[in-house]
Amino acid sequence: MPELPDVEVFKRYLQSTSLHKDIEDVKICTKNLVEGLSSSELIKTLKGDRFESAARHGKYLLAKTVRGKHLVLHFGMTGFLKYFKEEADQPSHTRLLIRFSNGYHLAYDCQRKLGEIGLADSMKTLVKEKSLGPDALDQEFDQTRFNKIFAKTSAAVKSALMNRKYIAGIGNIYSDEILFQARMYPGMTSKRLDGEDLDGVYSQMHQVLYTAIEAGADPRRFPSSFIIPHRRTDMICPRCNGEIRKEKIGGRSAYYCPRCQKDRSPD
DNA sequence: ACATTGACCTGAGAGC
DNA sequence: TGCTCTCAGGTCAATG
Repeated sequence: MPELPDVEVFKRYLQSTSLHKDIEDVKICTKNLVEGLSSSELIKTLKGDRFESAARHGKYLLAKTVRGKHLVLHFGMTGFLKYFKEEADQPSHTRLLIRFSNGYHLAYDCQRKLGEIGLADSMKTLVKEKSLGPDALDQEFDQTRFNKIFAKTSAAVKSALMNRKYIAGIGNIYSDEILFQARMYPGMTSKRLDGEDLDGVYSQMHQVLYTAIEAGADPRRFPSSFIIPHRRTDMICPRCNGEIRKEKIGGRSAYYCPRCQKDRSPD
């Protein structure tokens, strides 16, 4: 689930539900997801404070408190947030539970425990500490900077898009969608792409991510031109009706249309 | 130095 | 039904 569009949706969710409320209690249900400090330190830090704003970089979500601390949340492969009142509505793999003074709770659920909970001094610190590249939708991440990344790596274009040291926020699903929309074979060697190729991938990166955010990162609301909903269903290309192919590229399953996304690599 | 692989977790779904 | 196997939208340490 959680790639850039999903985390952006979580951020907005947190902003609309959990800001400016006293944090009465904090429970860490799974200790080994907490990184860089002890559970008790984290609890002590948050208790009695309140969130005043939220920010995102790549797949990381930060919630800033009035006292100037930043709760860091990473969602791994299965994480999500839920704001609720009744006990019965608590999600089944809650790893962190925050109770507010209005009686409502914010749960961080992460079934597969591949997520992370922590604290940071600022977004800048976090980005440095995790060696993250620019957020895919950062205004200052322009075409020139984008092109430089691809010019100097011999990795497949899909792997380069997904490498968080190069660009933060793009994972397996959205890299496939971006390359489908750009009509580019995911296994193309990055440094072999010409200017026109890179223009296409760069603009589709924005197009796809913004479109997904607008749809609430819910594949059921994606435009019919998107390939994502087809990978789990009919495996039919929404553009040419040809068959979608699945192939391991850079260790991950890539779904693409061999007719619309031709491999131009020399064999 | 850089790219690729395996390991980390847990659960759903396929195949027998 | 129940077992085993494979795979999943992420990341990092180990490996070549």
